[in-house]
Amino acid sequence: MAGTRKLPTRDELRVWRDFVETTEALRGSLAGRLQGDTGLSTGDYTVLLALSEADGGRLRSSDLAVRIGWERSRLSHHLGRMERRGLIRREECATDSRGAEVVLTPEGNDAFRAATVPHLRAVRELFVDALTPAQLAAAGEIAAALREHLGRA
Amino acid sequence: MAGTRKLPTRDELRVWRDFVETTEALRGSLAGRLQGDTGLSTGDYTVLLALSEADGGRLRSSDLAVRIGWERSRLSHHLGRMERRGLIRREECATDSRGAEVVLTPEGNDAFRAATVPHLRAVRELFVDALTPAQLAAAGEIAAALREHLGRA
DNA sequence: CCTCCCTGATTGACACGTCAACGATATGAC
DNA sequence: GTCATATCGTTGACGTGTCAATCAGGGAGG
Repeated sequence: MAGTRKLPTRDELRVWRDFVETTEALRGSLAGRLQGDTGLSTGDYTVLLALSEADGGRLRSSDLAVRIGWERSRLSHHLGRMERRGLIRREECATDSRGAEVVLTPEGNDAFRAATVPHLRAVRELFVDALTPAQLAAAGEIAAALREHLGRA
Repeated sequence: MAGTRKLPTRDELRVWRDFVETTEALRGSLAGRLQGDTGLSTGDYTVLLALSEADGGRLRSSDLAVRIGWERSRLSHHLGRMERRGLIRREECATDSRGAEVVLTPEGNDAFRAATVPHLRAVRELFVDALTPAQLAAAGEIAAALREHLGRA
């Protein structure tokens, strides 16, 4: 074998392309539904979900970034857009003057609560209902395997 | 049952989140490698691949858009960026004065040829090698099921 | 106290994607 | 030939994501 790392076969490549294109289309479809039903982007939803689960609907910006797995600059940009729309507010942090606290506004809370059922329904319709129970389980295992492999690289 | 469309269970939702987050991370990882190894984005690669497979390395803009499944405006913006970098050229179309032909430049061809092996290797390492043969097959079936379901909705 | 360094968060520049509007040309009905 | 309509491609506005730079405030060691 002379130490070669082989390239993917034609079939493997086809699976890869199908997989990527389909997951992208799925994500787009979900995002479009969420946007259409509720006026929120998936990013908005992610942020609002984390805030609504937090004590007092408020979190340190950094903690929020960790919880949702975003880079800080991404979060900062996104919070700027959400603040302009009144979904969240930023306050100074009492215990660390560098810090900022992100606070869920009543409007943000309303928007989130109005969005959750339609969003979950869409997840069911577009993802869960598309797969057999065995396929759903396999999807979970595939995700785990990919993630574990990614973690090593 | 009273006609209710149930929401996803906790387990189904967990699979969904794992699946989305992992595929997103995978896509990001691949894109980062391609960018680092070759200076191309995945969009660049897609366009260059289609052009390099076309007769004479040239395609009508609309045909190119259809082949790679992009909206025309997306393609137009992307071609503008690629043209600035000398990867492609736009020429007027002889048979239809509205049209434009996209032409692969020598630089674009070189960039693509230099990119293909590293990119395929990355696909193998990050995707194919992460999965057992059974999981790979399941991934293909899952993609097919999702796509077919999406097509109906 | 005063460096030096680390961390929290923001900013600016830029790539990328979508949507809606637009200008120009083709095309078919008449 | 003329006009309505459809198609081709571009553009502008804006949301989104990454990277590198920046600024301000902690905190440990002298």
